[in-house]
Amino acid sequence: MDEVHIGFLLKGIHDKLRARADADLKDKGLTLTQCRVLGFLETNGGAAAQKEIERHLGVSHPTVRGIIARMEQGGFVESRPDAQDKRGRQIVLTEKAYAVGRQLASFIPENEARLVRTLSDREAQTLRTLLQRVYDDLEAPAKTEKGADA
Amino acid sequence: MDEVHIGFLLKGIHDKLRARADADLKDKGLTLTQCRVLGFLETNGGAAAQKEIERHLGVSHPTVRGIIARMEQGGFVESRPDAQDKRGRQIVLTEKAYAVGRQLASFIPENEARLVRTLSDREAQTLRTLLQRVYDDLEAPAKTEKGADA
DNA sequence: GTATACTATGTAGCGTGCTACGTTAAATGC
DNA sequence: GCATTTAACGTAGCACGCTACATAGTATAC
Repeated sequence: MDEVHIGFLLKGIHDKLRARADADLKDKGLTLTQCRVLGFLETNGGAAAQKEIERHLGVSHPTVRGIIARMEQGGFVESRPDAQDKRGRQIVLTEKAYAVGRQLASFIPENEARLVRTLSDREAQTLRTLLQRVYDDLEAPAKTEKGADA
Repeated sequence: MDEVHIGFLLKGIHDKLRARADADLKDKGLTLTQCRVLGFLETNGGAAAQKEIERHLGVSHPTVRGIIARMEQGGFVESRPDAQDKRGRQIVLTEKAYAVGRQLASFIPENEARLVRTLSDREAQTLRTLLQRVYDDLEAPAKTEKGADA
């Protein structure tokens, strides 16, 4: 009868996914979010401005600030003021982070595969496409239901 | 080229959905999660054990404890020990909660509709079905990739 | 060059998740 | 009946989201 809300499913999946990933990463001293930051920095040449991390994760700057502070405490990154733009702050990977990163290269893909293990390749692709459309719509909050803008 | 991870999309959608809903509910003094609890209690005859709320939300008991404590502070629920089972605690809706509940009856469905507004009915149904399968698989962590159990 | 606006970061305070550990009451074994 | 196990709840402490507000540096207007 009454269908489960998509929003509720989304939340449930995300909660469990994160809890499981965080548990898997615990012995490395990292969390799933921190792992994403580490991966981003690696593909970005080992350093990035705090602002770039903020854009990549799609979260607010105080959230990034907290994540970086904890990663710094864990010895995974160092942060130093940007010489060019004194407002900015460069976040740089440490050697320790590179070492752990090598062990973690397959972690995100494996997690992803495990998430959709009950779906066929075709179904997983469909799911990705539908989610992408929902996401893109949320990203562009300018136009409301009524269509046009000012 | 490289495809966006489903887990990442899920997180992004959930974050934005919650932030938007919480902002919409702010003037009522409620959050999305609290609104879900309110709705659950309404359909449950106005009261439930803390444990039942925990099962409904699919979160840990300390999390429920915090949510109920804040709802109690807001005057939406009262909690009293269960006469039958003295371990238990009954959470009961207040008159204020019923009044707000009447104004909020359409909130969750509207939010749900807004979430999938770019999808056709058929696509939304497909999305729901796929998410449900992923969710159900996560709910049953007994069997690993290798299939059988002991 | 100075006033204004914008941009990047910092801090405070809160809501909602979690695990780990403790307490009390009920159920179960014997 | 009494010991053990299980179940429900409580507290502490942490991670990560957010908004609101503050600060400092850059860019723009004039």
